[in-house]
Amino acid sequence: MTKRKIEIDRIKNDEARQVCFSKRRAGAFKKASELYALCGAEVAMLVKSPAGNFYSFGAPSAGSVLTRFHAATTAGEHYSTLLGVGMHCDNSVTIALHELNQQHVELQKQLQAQNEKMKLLQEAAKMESGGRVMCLLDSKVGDMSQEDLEEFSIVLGSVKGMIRGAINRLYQNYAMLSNAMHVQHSVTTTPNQQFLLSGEDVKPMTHHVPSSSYGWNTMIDGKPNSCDAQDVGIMRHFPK
Amino acid sequence: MTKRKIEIDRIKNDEARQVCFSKRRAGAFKKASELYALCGAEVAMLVKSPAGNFYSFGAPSAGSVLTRFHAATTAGEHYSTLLGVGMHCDNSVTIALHELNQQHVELQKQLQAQNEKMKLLQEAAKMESGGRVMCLLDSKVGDMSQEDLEEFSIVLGSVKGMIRGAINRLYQNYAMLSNAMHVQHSVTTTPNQQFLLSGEDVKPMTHHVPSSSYGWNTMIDGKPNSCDAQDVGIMRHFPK
DNA sequence: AGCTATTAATAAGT
DNA sequence: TACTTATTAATAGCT
Repeated sequence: MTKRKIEIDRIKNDEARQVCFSKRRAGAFKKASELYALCGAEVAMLVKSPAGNFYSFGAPSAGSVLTRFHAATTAGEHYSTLLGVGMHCDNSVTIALHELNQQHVELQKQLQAQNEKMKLLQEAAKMESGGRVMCLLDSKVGDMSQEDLEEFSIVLGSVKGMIRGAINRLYQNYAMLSNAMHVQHSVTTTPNQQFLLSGEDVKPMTHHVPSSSYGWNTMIDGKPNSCDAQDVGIMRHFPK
Repeated sequence: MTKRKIEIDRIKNDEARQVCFSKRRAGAFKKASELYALCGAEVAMLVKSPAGNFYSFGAPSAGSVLTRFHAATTAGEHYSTLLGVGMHCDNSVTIALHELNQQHVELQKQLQAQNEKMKLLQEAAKMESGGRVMCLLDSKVGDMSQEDLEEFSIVLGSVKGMIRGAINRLYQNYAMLSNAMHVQHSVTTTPNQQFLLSGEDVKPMTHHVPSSSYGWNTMIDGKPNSCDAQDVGIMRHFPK
């Protein structure tokens, strides 16, 4: 549709196809967002790239909550999540369900495992003077602001800073989730792999998301590229 | 986008908005189909009109997607009963969603439980840091699972690494639970009726859009009605 | 990632 | 709801 008219048929050149995909995915999501903005229609769109990556757009969606949640999920250097909007079902949705389902099964397994580890950690933290314990920290975690914690952990680069910041952030995000639970609806599905952090770092969960024109947030290669005060939709990417 | 430039903002006039919706829905579906045709991306798009009607588009056709879905869902015992229906996608997906929902309800409960534990952990951390130190665990080897033992053995001698691992797992847990929660919520917020469409209630879209010109398939009474060689997509309308 | 020459989408009008 | 047309919007091919 441009410098030359093209046939709507599979683009054979790999690179060209990838480029086209990126452009058109953005265009399609924009169209979807406009459908919502102009007509008030709820829209959910799921796209799985030829490479296997998952993208989605949804409107309306959990604006502020998702923005925060978005920040949280990107902490693992990957973005996740998917659209809002009441879902209905058609064959096409099975694409999404397929992904959802796979994760779900996996989630259950991991949840169980996590429960055990969580318990371990909890107990360990409590019995501070146990056996070969390690003691760190000497100030009050509770009195520090989020910013302070982050800066502190960065500057210190020590275990104690890291632990302090990480725990605090975890706690804060759990708190946010609690709030979120009572408000917004959105579907999220994430390949488990993306949460498998390197093991080296606990990354900060705060990210600010700028705004501008369409009313959705987008993630492009890890960078938030978001829009509009209406904070209406979400566009996401699910890397493998 | 045309005779006059328009602001992307809600169209106030009811009739104009409806007209716009019809045109743009068709346009958006076409974009979606092209994304599939050109790039081979799988696409699912759901639209709920301001009037409450449901429309959907999906590519590739139900067959292949359903097949994959079936394979995936029947893998786990939880889903063994999901797609017994086979042919009837809507039903299958309905059932699947119901299952997913049930499980996510459960996951949500567990998330809350985890949240409580998290708070405990946080409290413990606060108290200790306030007192002087925050102490972290060390291994009560006897109490550890095989998995933990293996991991701990790797980082043996590096308490720092061990803690990082623990915190990372906490984070992972948080992220996964977050996702689980969101999935659950979205599914729950969908009115049941929307899923419970019988085959006869499903009207083909052929009257509205000449699928042959776009290369998608329409579904008529559950059967694919392919309009071109590509066997590309499905576009549907779900009247109230 | 940007930049145009073109084609495609579509707001109004009928 | 359908067709026409004047414009704007999207984007294919290049860099």
